[in-house]
Amino acid sequence: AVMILRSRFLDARRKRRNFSKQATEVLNEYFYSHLSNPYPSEEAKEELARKCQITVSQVSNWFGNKRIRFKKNIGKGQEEANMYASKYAVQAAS
Amino acid sequence: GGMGSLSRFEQDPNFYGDTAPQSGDQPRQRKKRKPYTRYQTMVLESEFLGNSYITRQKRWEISCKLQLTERQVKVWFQNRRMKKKKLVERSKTMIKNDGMDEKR
DNA sequence: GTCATTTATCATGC
DNA sequence: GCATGATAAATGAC
Repeated sequence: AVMILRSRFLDARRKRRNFSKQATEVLNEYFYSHLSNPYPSEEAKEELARKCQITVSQVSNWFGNKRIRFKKNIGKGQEEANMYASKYAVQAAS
Repeated sequence: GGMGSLSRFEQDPNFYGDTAPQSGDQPRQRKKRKPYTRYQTMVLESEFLGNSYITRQKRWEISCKLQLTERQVKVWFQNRRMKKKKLVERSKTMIKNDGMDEKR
């Protein structure tokens, strides 16, 4: 019983709030401009966290969710990709 | 960067799942994640309370009692230690910021 | 062993 | 009613 109560307090799912519009914009900008390798380094995560006013863990969560949910959508309503792709040049050099 | 190979991200989305009705093989690899029951979690948490690291002996006992593999029990303790570390860091931040997380 | 991650699931926002 | 953020199992790099 105590265990359950404690976990209720420590479970951040119960007080989650959506990120600000501009924070999401910053994260999407990074994601789609690094679409070939959307794995920000620890330093990059820290900078993103600072820009978005969120924690590094939240940045990691966002990219984890974004990667898996982007893959699941390939071919569907992922025009978002094209939108950002045209907006932010990809650095695909080879 | 000279990455010749694709990153994990660009691999095929189909690893498992619905099985091609292929005759024969094979490495039906990976997964799938299934949440543990409250009883299983309770027993594991109880053991973790006493010791964050489990011995081979107790690992065998618990895996039998809970119908889990020893590997699952081992991984559970690994993940639980990571969770504990995260909670500690969260507590530090909350103290530093004087608990400013309640929404009003 | 730690630890970043993938995946499914949970709990909430709207 | 799904979108979204966080957590719970499971894997793999090191």
